[in-house]
Formats: sequence, structure tokens, C-alpha cells
Amino acid sequence: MADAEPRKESASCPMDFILRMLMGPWTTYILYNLKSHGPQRFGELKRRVAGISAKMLTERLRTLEGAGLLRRDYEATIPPKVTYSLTKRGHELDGVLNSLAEVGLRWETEDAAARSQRAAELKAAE
Amino acid sequence: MADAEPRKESASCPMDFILRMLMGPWTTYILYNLKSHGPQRFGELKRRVAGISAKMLTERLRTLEGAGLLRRDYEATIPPKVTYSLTKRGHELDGVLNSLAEVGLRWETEDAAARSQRAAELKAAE
DNA sequence: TCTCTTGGTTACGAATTGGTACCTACTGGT
DNA sequence: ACCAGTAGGTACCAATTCGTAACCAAGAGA
Repeated sequence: MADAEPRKESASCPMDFILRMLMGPWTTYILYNLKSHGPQRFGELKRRVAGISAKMLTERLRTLEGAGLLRRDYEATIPPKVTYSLTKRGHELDGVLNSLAEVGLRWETEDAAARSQRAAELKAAE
Repeated sequence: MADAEPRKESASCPMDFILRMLMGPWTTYILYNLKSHGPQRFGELKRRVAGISAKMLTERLRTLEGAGLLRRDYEATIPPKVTYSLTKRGHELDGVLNSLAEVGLRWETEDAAARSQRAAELKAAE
């Protein structure tokens, strides 16, 4: 049973790295917000995502920063001002997110249509 | 602190449902394999993903089946034969996965280029 | 008869995850 | 003087997750 090769097939899947990033619980909300509302401060982002804890947000932002998807601008004013914005690389995901949203929207529409059709059939069957 | 609206903004993000699906640890490997190698049996899939436990694979397959992304054909022969294949809806993700792979590949190339350039600069600096 | 096969299910247990509470340092408002 | 807010860091605690191992059915081959 024991597989000789540890799992080198991950190399054959370049999207794996990206998905591992997008996979985080709140990641898409964050990217979506930064994409649609532009650069934002920590508290602004936290308020907008609504439900995320500061710890999670920090951790996600650090991960995304480390991946080069967003930039962190720290101004050591009093009170401190930290602004997050998408990098060029971060914006390259816009296309992916868009096609994802497109498919999601299509499914939503299809499901709604199927639901209303079933409802109509149910009504006709009475 | 308490947010008035529970978090209805999820509604504004139709890709969220999809990402919640793709987010699973092995999901992309499974979809990728089914996409590139066609319909496969359980054991075949398990061997190909190499590292996944039967439990995980089962759970992922059930989830994907429930989402209508793949179909499960069960033949009650002895030994049983279960074949999994992508549905039409499952194939609609091909485009997303492709653009994802495209971006991933581009980054890989860019990173490799940046690495070799840095190496060259280091060499020149000596 | 004993074992191997396929495609699972279930129980157990360890590890990771993520939330809550509390801490910083500094200032502005009351 | 005290509380709120800004941008977190840290400790602790509960819940979830995921792997491992054991088990199942029923036929085929040794």
C-alpha cells in the first residue's frame, strides 16, 4: 500500500498553491472587499467583513502579504494607521474571482429557475 | 461591536458558495484528476491522489456529489464497482480551474525569472 | 478453509483551528 | 481621571478536523 513517492504530484498542479491561499475561511471576503472598495485600514476592513475576529484578520492579512497578494502600509502616527491594498499580483486574481462569480451567478440563476419551475409543476398538479 | 446585520454580505458574493466547496483540502486534486483522466473508480482515484485517506476521499466525494459537481455510479457487483465522473455542472468549473492554473503558472514563471535574475546580480556583485 | 479484493462505515484519538479575553501604547474627549 | 479607539500580540479553551485502525459483505482463487 505504502506509496513510494511522497506526493510529488502536487508539482503537476500549479493552481494548488493559489487555492491553498484562497482556501482560508475569510480570504475571499478580504480580497473581494479590497477589490471593490479599494485600499482600506484594518478597522475598516474588520467592520466590513463583519464577523471576523481581529486575530483571524491579522493572520489572514499576514498570509496574503507573505504571498505577495497585498501590501501593508504602516504609518507610525498616533494612533497608528495601517492601510492594506492589493498588489499587482493580487489584482491578477480579479479575473479568477470574476469567472468564479460568473459561474456562481449562473448556478444561482439556474437553481432559482429550477425552483420556480418545480413550484409551478406542484401548483399544476393540485 | 455587535453588528446589526448578521452578515448578509455573503449574499453579495456568489462565488462564496463555490469557494466553500473548492476549499476542501483535496477537492482540487479530485476535480483535476477527474477532469484530466476522465471517470474513475474509487480505488483508482485514491491511488492517483496518493496521500488521501479513504475517509477523506469518501467525504469529499459525497460533498461534491451533493453539490451536483459529480455523479456516482454504483454497480452492486461483487466486488462492487463505483465510478465517479464530472457532471455538466462539474465541467463548468474547468474554466475557473484553467484560469487559476494559468495565473499559477505565470507566477511560477515570474518567480523563477526573478530568482535567476537575483542569482545573476549576486554573481555580478562579487 | 483461508485470504484477498472493493468500497465503504464507524470509533477513537491527536492535532490544528479559531474565538474570547486581556495586554500594549498613546491620544482625544468629557 | 477614565473610557474609547487604533492596530495589533498573547494565552487559554473549546470545537472541529483528519488520520488510523478495525470492521463489513460476498465472491474468487489457492
